[in-house]
Amino acid sequence: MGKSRKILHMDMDYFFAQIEERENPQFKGNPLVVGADPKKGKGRGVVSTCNYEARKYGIKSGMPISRSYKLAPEAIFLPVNMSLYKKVSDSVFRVASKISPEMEKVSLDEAYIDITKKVKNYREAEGVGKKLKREILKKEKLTCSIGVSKNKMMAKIACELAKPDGIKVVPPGQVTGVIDGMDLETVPGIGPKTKKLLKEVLKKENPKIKDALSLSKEELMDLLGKRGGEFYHKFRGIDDSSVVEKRKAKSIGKEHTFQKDTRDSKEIIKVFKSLVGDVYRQAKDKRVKGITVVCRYEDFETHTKQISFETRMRSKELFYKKSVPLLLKFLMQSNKKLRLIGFRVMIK
DNA sequence: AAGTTCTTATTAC
DNA sequence: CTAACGGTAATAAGAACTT
Repeated sequence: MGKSRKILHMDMDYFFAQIEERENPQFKGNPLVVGADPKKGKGRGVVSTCNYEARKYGIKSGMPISRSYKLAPEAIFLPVNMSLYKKVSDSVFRVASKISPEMEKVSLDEAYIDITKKVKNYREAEGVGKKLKREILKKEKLTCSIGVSKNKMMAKIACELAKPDGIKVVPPGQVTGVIDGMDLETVPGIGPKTKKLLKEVLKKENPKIKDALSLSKEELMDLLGKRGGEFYHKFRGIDDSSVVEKRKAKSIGKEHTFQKDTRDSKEIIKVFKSLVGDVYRQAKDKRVKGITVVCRYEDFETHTKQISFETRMRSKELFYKKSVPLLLKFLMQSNKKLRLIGFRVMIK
Protein backbone atom coordinates (compact mmCIF):
# COMPACT_ATOMS: atom_id res chain seq x y z
CA MET A 1 0.00 0.00 0.00
CA GLY A 2 1.08 3.55 -0.57
CA LYS A 3 3.41 2.21 -3.23
CA SER A 4 1.77 3.91 -6.15
CA ARG A 5 2.31 7.51 -7.19
CA LYS A 6 -0.55 10.00 -7.02
CA ILE A 7 -0.62 12.09 -10.17
CA LEU A 8 -3.14 14.86 -10.74
CA HIS A 9 -4.02 16.21 -14.17
CA MET A 10 -5.69 19.62 -14.34
CA ASP A 11 -7.32 20.86 -17.53
CA MET A 12 -9.22 24.13 -17.79
CA ASP A 13 -12.70 23.75 -19.33
CA TYR A 14 -12.95 25.19 -22.90
CA PHE A 15 -10.30 27.63 -21.72
CA PHE A 16 -10.18 30.51 -24.24
CA ALA A 17 -13.94 30.53 -24.71
CA GLN A 18 -14.60 30.34 -20.99
CA ILE A 19 -12.39 33.39 -20.42
CA GLU A 20 -14.32 35.28 -23.10
CA GLU A 21 -17.61 34.33 -21.41
CA ARG A 22 -16.26 35.60 -18.13
CA GLU A 23 -15.27 38.91 -19.72
CA ASN A 24 -18.59 39.22 -21.58
CA PRO A 25 -21.31 37.49 -19.56
CA GLN A 26 -23.88 38.26 -22.25
CA PHE A 27 -22.19 35.57 -24.39
CA LYS A 28 -23.12 32.84 -21.92
CA GLY A 29 -25.69 30.42 -23.25
CA ASN A 30 -24.88 31.26 -26.89
CA PRO A 31 -22.58 29.34 -29.20
CA LEU A 32 -19.14 30.96 -29.01
CA VAL A 33 -16.12 30.19 -31.20
CA VAL A 34 -12.63 31.55 -30.54
CA GLY A 35 -10.28 31.31 -33.50
CA ALA A 36 -9.55 32.69 -36.95
CA ASP A 37 -11.77 35.23 -38.67
CA PRO A 38 -14.48 33.26 -40.54
CA LYS A 39 -14.96 36.04 -43.17
CA LYS A 40 -18.38 34.79 -44.26
CA GLY A 41 -17.09 31.24 -44.50
CA LYS A 42 -13.96 32.13 -46.46
CA GLY A 43 -11.42 32.41 -43.63
CA ARG A 44 -8.32 30.20 -43.68
CA GLY A 45 -7.65 29.47 -40.03
CA VAL A 46 -9.10 26.96 -37.59
CA VAL A 47 -11.18 26.89 -34.43
CA SER A 48 -9.00 27.36 -31.40
CA THR A 49 -11.63 26.67 -28.72
CA CYS A 50 -15.40 26.78 -28.54
CA ASN A 51 -17.92 26.54 -25.74
CA TYR A 52 -20.33 23.66 -25.20
CA GLU A 53 -23.23 25.40 -26.96
CA ALA A 54 -21.09 25.58 -30.12
CA ARG A 55 -20.19 21.90 -29.75
CA LYS A 56 -23.87 21.05 -30.06
CA TYR A 57 -23.56 22.16 -33.70
CA GLY A 58 -20.66 19.78 -34.25
CA ILE A 59 -17.98 22.45 -33.91
CA LYS A 60 -14.66 21.30 -32.41
CA SER A 61 -11.12 22.55 -31.77
CA GLY A 62 -8.87 22.30 -34.80
CA MET A 63 -11.74 22.34 -37.28
CA PRO A 64 -11.40 24.73 -40.26
CA ILE A 65 -13.09 27.96 -39.29
CA SER A 66 -14.89 27.99 -42.65
CA ARG A 67 -16.58 24.74 -41.75
CA SER A 68 -17.59 25.93 -38.30
CA TYR A 69 -19.15 28.98 -39.94
CA LYS A 70 -21.26 26.76 -42.18
CA LEU A 71 -22.36 24.72 -39.17
CA ALA A 72 -23.38 27.79 -37.15
CA PRO A 73 -23.23 31.13 -38.95
CA GLU A 74 -25.19 32.67 -36.09
CA ALA A 75 -22.49 31.80 -33.54
CA ILE A 76 -20.35 34.49 -31.94
CA PHE A 77 -16.87 34.40 -33.50
CA LEU A 78 -14.04 36.02 -31.56
CA PRO A 79 -10.34 36.43 -32.39
CA VAL A 80 -7.70 34.83 -30.18
CA ASN A 81 -6.63 37.26 -27.46
CA MET A 82 -3.50 35.38 -26.50
CA SER A 83 -1.98 37.96 -24.15
CA LEU A 84 -5.11 37.84 -22.00
CA TYR A 85 -5.19 34.02 -21.95
CA LYS A 86 -1.50 33.97 -21.06
CA LYS A 87 -2.08 36.28 -18.10
CA VAL A 88 -4.97 34.13 -16.83
CA SER A 89 -2.90 31.00 -17.38
CA ASP A 90 -0.02 32.36 -15.28
CA SER A 91 -2.44 33.12 -12.49
CA VAL A 92 -4.03 29.65 -12.63
CA PHE A 93 -0.63 27.98 -12.52
CA ARG A 94 0.43 30.14 -9.59
CA VAL A 95 -2.55 28.74 -7.70
CA ALA A 96 -1.86 25.19 -8.87
CA SER A 97 1.80 25.25 -7.95
CA LYS A 98 0.86 25.85 -4.33
CA ILE A 99 -0.52 22.31 -4.28
CA SER A 100 2.98 21.07 -5.06
CA PRO A 101 5.95 22.55 -6.89
CA GLU A 102 6.28 19.26 -8.77
CA MET A 103 4.17 20.58 -11.62
CA GLU A 104 4.56 20.05 -15.37
CA LYS A 105 2.83 22.54 -17.64
CA VAL A 106 1.62 20.93 -20.83
CA SER A 107 0.08 24.02 -22.40
CA LEU A 108 -1.60 27.25 -21.29
CA ASP A 109 -4.50 25.31 -19.83
CA GLU A 110 -3.16 21.94 -18.73
CA ALA A 111 -0.72 20.63 -16.15
CA TYR A 112 0.29 17.49 -14.29
CA ILE A 113 1.05 17.70 -10.58
CA ASP A 114 2.80 14.94 -8.67
CA ILE A 115 1.16 14.87 -5.23
CA THR A 116 2.68 11.57 -4.08
CA LYS A 117 4.50 13.29 -1.24
CA LYS A 118 1.49 15.36 -0.24
CA VAL A 119 -1.12 12.65 0.34
CA LYS A 120 -1.35 9.20 1.87
CA ASN A 121 -4.12 7.75 -0.26
CA TYR A 122 -6.56 8.41 -3.10
CA ARG A 123 -9.23 9.70 -0.75
CA GLU A 124 -6.89 12.49 0.31
CA ALA A 125 -5.87 13.00 -3.31
CA GLU A 126 -9.48 13.64 -4.22
CA GLY A 127 -9.64 16.24 -1.45
CA VAL A 128 -6.60 18.00 -2.89
CA GLY A 129 -8.18 18.01 -6.33
CA LYS A 130 -11.42 19.49 -5.03
CA LYS A 131 -9.49 22.13 -3.14
CA LEU A 132 -7.61 23.10 -6.29
CA LYS A 133 -10.86 23.42 -8.22
CA ARG A 134 -12.26 25.69 -5.49
CA GLU A 135 -9.16 27.87 -5.40
CA ILE A 136 -9.02 28.35 -9.17
CA LEU A 137 -12.71 29.22 -9.21
CA LYS A 138 -12.21 31.71 -6.38
CA LYS A 139 -9.16 33.35 -7.93
CA GLU A 140 -10.14 33.44 -11.59
CA LYS A 141 -13.85 32.59 -11.68
CA LEU A 142 -13.13 29.73 -14.06
CA THR A 143 -13.88 26.01 -13.88
CA CYS A 144 -11.53 23.18 -14.64
CA SER A 145 -11.61 19.40 -14.59
CA ILE A 146 -9.29 17.14 -12.68
CA GLY A 147 -8.19 13.54 -13.01
CA VAL A 148 -6.18 11.65 -10.42
CA SER A 149 -4.53 8.28 -10.84
CA LYS A 150 -1.25 6.39 -10.53
CA ASN A 151 0.41 7.86 -13.63
CA LYS A 152 0.19 10.68 -16.14
CA MET A 153 -1.67 8.74 -18.81
CA MET A 154 -4.38 7.54 -16.42
CA ALA A 155 -4.70 10.95 -14.78
CA LYS A 156 -5.29 12.49 -18.19
CA ILE A 157 -7.84 9.87 -19.15
CA ALA A 158 -9.60 10.33 -15.80
CA CYS A 159 -9.67 14.08 -16.39
CA GLU A 160 -11.26 13.55 -19.79
CA LEU A 161 -14.01 11.52 -18.09
CA ALA A 162 -14.56 14.28 -15.54
CA LYS A 163 -15.20 17.05 -18.07
CA PRO A 164 -16.66 19.55 -17.73
CA ASP A 165 -16.21 20.95 -14.23
CA GLY A 166 -15.66 17.57 -12.62
CA ILE A 167 -13.15 15.44 -10.81
CA LYS A 168 -12.48 11.74 -11.26
CA VAL A 169 -10.19 9.52 -9.25
CA VAL A 170 -9.07 6.21 -10.72
CA PRO A 171 -7.28 4.17 -8.04
CA PRO A 172 -4.83 1.51 -9.25
CA GLY A 173 -7.32 -1.32 -8.86
CA GLN A 174 -9.73 0.32 -11.30
CA VAL A 175 -7.26 1.21 -14.04
CA THR A 176 -7.83 -1.83 -16.25
CA GLY A 177 -11.58 -1.72 -15.89
CA VAL A 178 -11.65 1.94 -16.89
CA ILE A 179 -9.57 1.69 -20.06
CA ASP A 180 -10.42 -1.79 -21.37
CA GLY A 181 -13.46 -0.70 -23.34
CA MET A 182 -12.00 2.55 -24.58
CA ASP A 183 -11.01 3.49 -28.09
CA LEU A 184 -7.35 3.06 -29.11
CA GLU A 185 -7.04 6.80 -29.70
CA THR A 186 -7.62 7.33 -25.99
CA VAL A 187 -3.97 6.38 -25.52
CA PRO A 188 -1.83 9.50 -25.87
CA GLY A 189 0.38 9.18 -28.93
CA ILE A 190 -2.14 7.12 -30.92
CA GLY A 191 -3.68 9.31 -33.61
CA PRO A 192 -5.55 8.48 -36.81
CA LYS A 193 -2.54 6.96 -38.62
CA THR A 194 -1.45 4.68 -35.81
CA LYS A 195 -5.03 3.66 -35.16
CA LYS A 196 -5.40 2.63 -38.79
CA LEU A 197 -2.30 0.44 -38.62
CA LEU A 198 -3.53 -1.23 -35.45
CA LYS A 199 -6.98 -1.70 -36.94
CA GLU A 200 -5.44 -3.56 -39.88
CA VAL A 201 -3.28 -5.77 -37.73
CA LEU A 202 -6.16 -6.58 -35.37
CA LYS A 203 -8.53 -7.15 -38.31
CA LYS A 204 -11.29 -5.35 -36.45
CA GLU A 205 -13.44 -2.43 -37.51
CA ASN A 206 -13.62 -0.76 -34.14
CA PRO A 207 -10.94 -2.21 -31.88
CA LYS A 208 -10.81 -1.30 -28.20
CA ILE A 209 -7.88 -1.27 -25.84
CA LYS A 210 -8.74 -4.76 -24.60
CA ASP A 211 -8.45 -6.07 -28.17
CA ALA A 212 -4.94 -4.68 -28.43
CA LEU A 213 -3.86 -6.72 -25.40
CA SER A 214 -3.48 -9.69 -27.76
CA LEU A 215 -0.48 -8.02 -29.44
CA SER A 216 2.94 -8.89 -28.05
CA LYS A 217 5.52 -6.24 -27.35
CA GLU A 218 7.60 -7.58 -30.26
CA GLU A 219 4.70 -7.38 -32.69
CA LEU A 220 3.99 -3.81 -31.63
CA MET A 221 7.62 -2.81 -31.97
CA ASP A 222 7.85 -4.36 -35.42
CA LEU A 223 4.78 -2.40 -36.47
CA LEU A 224 5.37 0.91 -34.68
CA GLY A 225 9.03 0.98 -33.67
CA LYS A 226 10.05 2.38 -30.33
CA ARG A 227 6.61 3.80 -29.69
CA GLY A 228 5.12 0.35 -30.08
CA GLY A 229 6.93 -0.83 -26.99
CA GLU A 230 5.49 2.08 -25.03
CA PHE A 231 1.99 1.38 -26.26
CA TYR A 232 2.31 -2.23 -25.05
CA HIS A 233 2.58 -0.88 -21.51
CA LYS A 234 0.07 1.92 -21.99
CA PHE A 235 -2.59 -0.58 -23.13
CA ARG A 236 -2.07 -2.15 -19.69
CA GLY A 237 -2.39 1.16 -17.88
CA ILE A 238 1.36 1.42 -17.26
CA ASP A 239 3.18 4.72 -17.80
CA ASP A 240 6.38 5.36 -15.87
CA SER A 241 7.08 8.80 -17.34
CA SER A 242 7.76 11.35 -14.64
CA VAL A 243 6.36 14.78 -14.01
CA VAL A 244 9.02 17.14 -15.38
CA GLU A 245 8.99 20.65 -13.95
CA LYS A 246 11.02 22.64 -16.45
CA ARG A 247 11.29 21.52 -20.03
CA LYS A 248 13.54 23.81 -21.98
CA ALA A 249 12.72 24.64 -25.55
CA LYS A 250 14.75 22.83 -28.20
CA SER A 251 13.58 25.04 -31.02
CA ILE A 252 11.83 28.35 -31.59
CA GLY A 253 10.05 29.18 -34.81
CA LYS A 254 7.36 31.15 -36.54
CA GLU A 255 5.14 30.40 -39.52
CA HIS A 256 2.79 32.42 -41.65
CA THR A 257 -0.04 31.42 -43.95
CA PHE A 258 -0.76 33.97 -46.67
CA GLN A 259 -4.25 35.39 -47.11
CA LYS A 260 -3.95 34.21 -50.70
CA ASP A 261 -1.43 31.79 -52.15
CA THR A 262 1.35 33.75 -53.83
CA ARG A 263 4.60 33.68 -55.81
CA ASP A 264 5.30 37.39 -55.37
CA SER A 265 8.88 37.17 -54.14
CA LYS A 266 8.81 40.77 -52.88
CA GLU A 267 5.92 39.98 -50.57
CA ILE A 268 7.26 36.57 -49.63
CA ILE A 269 10.63 37.95 -48.59
CA LYS A 270 9.05 40.83 -46.71
CA VAL A 271 6.93 38.43 -44.65
CA PHE A 272 9.84 36.05 -44.21
CA LYS A 273 12.09 38.77 -42.83
CA SER A 274 9.47 39.69 -40.28
CA LEU A 275 9.26 36.03 -39.23
CA VAL A 276 13.03 35.91 -38.79
CA GLY A 277 12.83 39.16 -36.83
CA ASP A 278 10.20 37.71 -34.49
CA VAL A 279 12.22 34.56 -33.93
CA TYR A 280 15.32 36.65 -33.34
CA ARG A 281 13.54 38.58 -30.60
CA GLN A 282 12.62 35.34 -28.82
CA ALA A 283 15.88 33.51 -29.36
CA LYS A 284 18.23 36.44 -28.86
CA ASP A 285 21.52 35.38 -27.23
CA LYS A 286 20.58 31.70 -27.36
CA ARG A 287 23.10 29.18 -28.63
CA VAL A 288 21.86 28.13 -32.03
CA LYS A 289 22.59 24.74 -33.62
CA GLY A 290 20.94 25.40 -36.96
CA ILE A 291 17.95 26.71 -38.85
CA THR A 292 14.99 25.25 -40.72
CA VAL A 293 12.96 26.95 -43.44
CA VAL A 294 9.49 25.57 -44.16
CA CYS A 295 7.31 26.03 -47.19
CA ARG A 296 3.84 24.74 -47.94
CA TYR A 297 2.68 24.94 -51.54
CA GLU A 298 -0.87 25.71 -52.62
CA ASP A 299 -1.65 21.97 -52.81
CA PHE A 300 -0.60 21.55 -49.17
CA GLU A 301 2.62 19.71 -50.00
CA THR A 302 5.04 20.76 -47.28
CA HIS A 303 8.84 20.79 -47.43
CA THR A 304 11.68 21.83 -45.18
CA LYS A 305 15.27 22.83 -45.77
CA GLN A 306 17.72 22.87 -42.95
CA ILE A 307 21.29 23.98 -42.27
CA SER A 308 23.37 23.15 -39.21
CA PHE A 309 25.87 25.61 -37.79
CA GLU A 310 26.74 26.75 -34.31
CA THR A 311 26.56 30.35 -33.28
CA ARG A 312 25.05 32.66 -30.72
CA MET A 313 22.06 34.58 -32.00
CA ARG A 314 23.45 38.10 -31.93
CA SER A 315 22.17 39.75 -35.09
CA LYS A 316 19.49 38.99 -37.62
CA GLU A 317 21.76 39.49 -40.61
CA LEU A 318 23.54 36.13 -40.49
CA PHE A 319 20.17 34.42 -40.29
CA TYR A 320 18.79 36.28 -43.28
CA LYS A 321 21.90 35.44 -45.25
CA LYS A 322 21.62 31.74 -44.44
CA SER A 323 17.85 31.36 -44.73
CA VAL A 324 16.68 33.55 -47.63
CA PRO A 325 18.50 31.43 -50.23
CA LEU A 326 16.77 28.33 -48.86
CA LEU A 327 13.44 30.08 -49.21
CA LEU A 328 14.22 31.11 -52.80
CA LYS A 329 15.05 27.50 -53.66
CA PHE A 330 11.45 26.60 -52.92
CA LEU A 331 10.32 29.14 -55.49
CA MET A 332 12.82 27.83 -58.03
CA GLN A 333 12.06 24.18 -57.45
CA SER A 334 8.42 24.49 -58.39
CA ASN A 335 5.99 26.76 -60.19
CA LYS A 336 3.35 26.28 -57.54
CA LYS A 337 2.19 29.17 -55.44
CA LEU A 338 3.16 29.27 -51.79
CA ARG A 339 0.58 28.94 -49.06
CA LEU A 340 2.82 29.07 -45.99
CA ILE A 341 6.38 29.91 -45.08
CA GLY A 342 8.21 29.47 -41.80
CA PHE A 343 11.51 29.90 -40.04
CA ARG A 344 12.82 28.00 -37.03
CA VAL A 345 16.07 27.90 -35.06
CA MET A 346 17.28 24.79 -33.28
CA ILE A 347 18.80 25.74 -29.96
CA LYS A 348 21.07 24.45 -27.17
C1' DA B 1 30.98 1.68 -41.05
C1' DA B 2 29.88 5.16 -38.20
C1' DG B 3 28.52 9.58 -37.23
C1' DT B 4 26.12 13.67 -38.61
C1' DT B 5 22.81 16.20 -41.16
C1' DC B 6 18.63 16.64 -43.64
C1' DT B 7 13.78 15.48 -44.62
C1' DT B 8 9.39 13.68 -43.73
C1' DA B 9 5.68 11.83 -40.89
C1' DT B 10 2.98 11.84 -36.88
C1' DT B 11 1.13 13.66 -32.79
C1' DA B 12 -0.62 17.12 -29.33
C1' DC B 13 -2.60 21.31 -27.75
C1' DC C 1 -19.55 17.84 -55.19
C1' DT C 2 -15.47 17.57 -52.47
C1' DA C 3 -12.63 19.81 -49.81
C1' DA C 4 -12.15 22.53 -46.12
C1' DC C 5 -7.05 22.51 -42.42
C1' DG C 6 -3.16 27.63 -37.82
C1' DG C 7 0.68 27.93 -35.37
C1' DT C 8 4.12 25.93 -32.37
C1' DA C 9 6.75 22.26 -30.84
C1' DA C 10 8.50 17.44 -29.90
C1' DT C 11 9.93 13.00 -31.39
C1' DA C 12 11.04 9.20 -34.34
C1' DA C 13 12.63 7.04 -38.48
C1' DG C 14 15.06 6.75 -42.54
C1' DA C 15 17.70 8.80 -46.35
C1' DA C 16 21.61 11.28 -47.68
C1' DC C 17 25.90 12.92 -46.95
C1' DT C 18 30.71 13.04 -44.57
C1' DT C 19 34.48 11.33 -42.43
